[in-house]
Amino acid sequence: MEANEAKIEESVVPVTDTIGALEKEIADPIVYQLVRVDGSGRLVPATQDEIMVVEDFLEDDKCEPKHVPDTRHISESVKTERYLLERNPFQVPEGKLESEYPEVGAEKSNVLVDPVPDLGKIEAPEKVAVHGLAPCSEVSNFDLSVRTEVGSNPQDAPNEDAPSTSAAGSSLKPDFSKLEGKICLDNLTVKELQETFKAAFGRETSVKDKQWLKRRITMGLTNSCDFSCTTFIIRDNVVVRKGEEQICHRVKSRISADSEDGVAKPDSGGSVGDHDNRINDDADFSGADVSSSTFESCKVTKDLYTEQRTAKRARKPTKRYIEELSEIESRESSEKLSSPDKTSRYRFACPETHKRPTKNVRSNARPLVTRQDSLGGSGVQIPFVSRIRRSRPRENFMPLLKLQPCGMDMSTRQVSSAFAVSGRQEDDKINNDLINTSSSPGWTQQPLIAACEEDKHYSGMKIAELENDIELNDCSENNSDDNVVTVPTQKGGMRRKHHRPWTINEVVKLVEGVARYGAGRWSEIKRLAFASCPYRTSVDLKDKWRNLLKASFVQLPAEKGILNSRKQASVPIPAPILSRVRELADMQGQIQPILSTGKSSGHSSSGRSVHEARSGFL
DNA sequence: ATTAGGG
DNA sequence: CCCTAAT
Repeated sequence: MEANEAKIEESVVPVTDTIGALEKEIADPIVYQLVRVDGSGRLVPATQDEIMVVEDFLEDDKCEPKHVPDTRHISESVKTERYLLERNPFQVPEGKLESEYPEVGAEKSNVLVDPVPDLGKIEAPEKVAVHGLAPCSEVSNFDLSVRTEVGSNPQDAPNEDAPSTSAAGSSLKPDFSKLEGKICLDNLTVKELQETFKAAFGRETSVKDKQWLKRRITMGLTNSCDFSCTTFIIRDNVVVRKGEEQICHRVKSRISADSEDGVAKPDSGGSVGDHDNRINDDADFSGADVSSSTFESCKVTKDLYTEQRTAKRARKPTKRYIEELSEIESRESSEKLSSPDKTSRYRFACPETHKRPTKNVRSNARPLVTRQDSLGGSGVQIPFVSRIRRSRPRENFMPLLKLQPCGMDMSTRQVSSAFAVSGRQEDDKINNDLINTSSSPGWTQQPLIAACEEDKHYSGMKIAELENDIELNDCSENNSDDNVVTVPTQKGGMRRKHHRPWTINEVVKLVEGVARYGAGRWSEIKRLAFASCPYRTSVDLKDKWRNLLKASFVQLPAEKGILNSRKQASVPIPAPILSRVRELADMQGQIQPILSTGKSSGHSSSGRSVHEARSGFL
């Protein structure tokens, strides 16, 4: 990969024949060097993130590092540029070129000097384009300047490797002394790769994935100025001395040259000097002869490209994969290296998540602790990543427990326990409200009422204020980890990452909302009662209501046998609530629109009447 | 944009 | 929950 190394050297050393250089470029393995051009035209090493982006972008265009035509891309704003290039191989280049180069003082832009290692894929045209864009001589020239800049720039270091961020500064210093002689990454065992990794990055890694390691190493070294200072370069996944590399190049050049039948080098003989000049002239970006050489280059590339294609392409690990591994890695290293604080923190975090299984189990049978194994494939557990966080334990749990002792039936008990886990005061308010209102109609909730009686005052006062501010209530769930819940979907809008179990609290709010605004006014309810719950769309409310309704009708009959509810495997919605739901269902059809009618219509009205009335209303 | 309903 | 059709 490290074609660049060779390049640098070249600049110092006599670059004897330009053609050779040119060839070399074509034959060289490719290396990504992502840099950004700042306002003053200076080249700033790209951040790991930027690199990632690019990688991602190029992901599909990669093939094996080996046998990759040494093309060097200089493109800015890779995404668009590249796209353009693919579309318009022969045009985009020139125009863009000028405006983009630093000297021109282009605005901040990303420049990708990129002899791509695993590029050379199906996009032959692209390469072609690239060549057109930057005539080899110029390219290499540019490349050199970049190199130099970067190399001397201290900022280059950080750019080296992302996961290393957490590594202790001390051990960060790479130790290339361990990279003696030539190393073929392909032949190394995982362990050896890890060693190499350590040597290269100065930190340990536990990653077992060869691909990843190799990639990381090559990538890292490529971008490492430390390494740049060594006499090694990376080529085809093999770390070799620069000298050897040169030889390689020469050979390859020759070969390719021959195979090209001279087509590859238009100016082969005469323009040698020309090339040299250009190489030494940073400012020479005139697209003058670009076009001419472009075509030839293209041909070469194309052919080479075709050859390479035969090799099977290795799938690059996805960005996410890398990130995750990195994450794990950094955690590991931080655990080792960092102060005990962190460790202890984790220790606390863990138990906490387990402490509240109740909450998770409640309404939906679904365990929802899933986060724990979100790393899935890798088989690694990431229990304490921020994502898991849940609402804090309820402080006022005791007062609620008071309900338990009062000979409640199971259903009631569930209600209270549900309260307990729902966490937060408003829950109480709401729940109590529910209980009161629902009990008032005089349904089958005697036990509950009784149980709550002594608590009435406690809840009662709140009810008053609550009556008017259902909408003001926050969902107890609307805590921070909600952010993570919604995830962008490639094909469509946002998708919820995990099911968000409805808390009784929410259910209550929904029920109350329906009671107030009527079933069907989902957007209203959403706006007023669930304003604080960004998740829970009106559709969600609707769906939930649908479910509740269904559940209520199913469960109500069974409600006689209170113990029944207990038998339910997932006993989500407390019977009282369901009662209320059904009650509302009835009301929806009749009294809901106009309160006055309330009295006449008994709860006797059956589902059918409900539907009728409802349809009439809606 | 909101709703209703099916998947 | 997601998606779609109908309003």
